[in-house]
Amino acid sequence: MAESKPLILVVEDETPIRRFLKMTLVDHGFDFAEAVNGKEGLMFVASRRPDLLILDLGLPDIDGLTVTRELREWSNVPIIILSARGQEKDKVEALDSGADDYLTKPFGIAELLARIRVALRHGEKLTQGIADTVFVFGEITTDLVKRQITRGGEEIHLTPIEYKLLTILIKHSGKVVTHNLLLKETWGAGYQQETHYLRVYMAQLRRKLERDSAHPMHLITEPGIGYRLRS
Amino acid sequence: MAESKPLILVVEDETPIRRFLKMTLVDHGFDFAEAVNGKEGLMFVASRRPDLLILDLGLPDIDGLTVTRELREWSNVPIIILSARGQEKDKVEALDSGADDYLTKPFGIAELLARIRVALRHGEKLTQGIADTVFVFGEITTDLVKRQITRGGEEIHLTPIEYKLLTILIKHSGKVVTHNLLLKETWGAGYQQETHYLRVYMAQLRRKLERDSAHPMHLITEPGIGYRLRS
DNA sequence: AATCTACGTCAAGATTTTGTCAAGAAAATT
DNA sequence: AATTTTCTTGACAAAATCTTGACGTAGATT
Repeated sequence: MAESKPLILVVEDETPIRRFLKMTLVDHGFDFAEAVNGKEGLMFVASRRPDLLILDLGLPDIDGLTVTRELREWSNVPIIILSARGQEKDKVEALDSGADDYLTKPFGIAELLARIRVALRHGEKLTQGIADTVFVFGEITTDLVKRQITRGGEEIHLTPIEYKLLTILIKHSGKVVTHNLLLKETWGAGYQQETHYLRVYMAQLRRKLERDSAHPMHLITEPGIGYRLRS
Repeated sequence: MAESKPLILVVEDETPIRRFLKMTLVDHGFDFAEAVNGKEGLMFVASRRPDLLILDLGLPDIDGLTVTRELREWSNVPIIILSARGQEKDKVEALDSGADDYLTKPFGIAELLARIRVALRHGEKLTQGIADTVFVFGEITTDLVKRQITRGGEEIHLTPIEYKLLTILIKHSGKVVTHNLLLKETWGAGYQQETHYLRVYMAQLRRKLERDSAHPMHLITEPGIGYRLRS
């Protein structure tokens, strides 16, 4: 990435716009890749790790906002949203979902390019997200893209909160994650005293993931501090 | 910054807008600071290191673009530009000068706040760096990020107080740390006579960390003064 | 040798923190 | 509207940690 041309992935279902973006981007010295729907986009990011994502909000399969949120669970790739809708609440929602910028159609090419440069500037300094979207510990395999957990081939169903907690622990794999952080990330600020929630959910995760939940090998308690994922 | 409120500096010469921003920002849980011209703004950033800069382009002394460029020579504090001019070339120029975002007046409060959150998100991730946090003495390895102690590869479990004491000793590695300081840092003021606590916990640390706890190689007693970590 | 002082050792409660279970409320799905 | 799933909450058990006191040790002082 440092020396070669930055790779930009455009996720856009309308062919004319995609063509136009391709022309413009290639013209200005970027490597171009395209996806016509959300699922394709997610998989592309997982496998090819582009330097920037240009994402249309109105996709045929998954909503652009959902794509953004799912991506943010394991990737820090800069995201610029393109949308026909210019309502303030649309922008706020997109930005709060994890997007880095939001442009309303029609937009100027020069501005788009400038905002791309800004986003790439950020991307350089950012730490990439999780190294691999498939994370393995013990007999457990987690696929962050498919959102699928398996244990010895058997699929394990996790509730949204269980899944969220697990992904946080994976993101900090090996490190101790404080009660505070887990609570804030999962329930939001204002729940930082509810450590009882953590006890209940860690118990459930252990029951689902650990061979012997009374003597966990991976979901480790650090009394007084938090929890830790050991692989 | 991690725990306290983010500090936002507003550089804006028009009093009504400044007042309005102050109200809005304080209302939404930010620390607010202000400067009425570019020179003041630059000096403030240099001395107080705000987490974010909101910068009006039309300043009485230095041009906002110039402020941005000068700032970028020694700081990467996120900058959001506010401007009455919405021409594309103005935006491009500002963004290419080093600004992170550009809003045209009049702007919506909700959008501004959302873009502030984006910028702060970037700022956070920039600083989280590579700090070498592994400290080694003898056969003991301490990783202060993972909060993990190993002895010859074996994981050693420390209780919160044990860990706290050890980190204090590491922070002052080689030097003598007084009873007083250890007690104050660990139990808080008001426990500075309870030196017995230290004896109990230093004994426990030695039992866990030293090869022969009766003849410690690293956790050294300085009679009458305190303790010292020798590596 | 006796005494004193500062520190080390050990272990028994007391206290705090964590784990477990289950029932009812809330939310999502059908 | 009914059903299923998920979340929240409380009571209680279990475990880990902290506090406390009794006693031991070593060296210095008399």
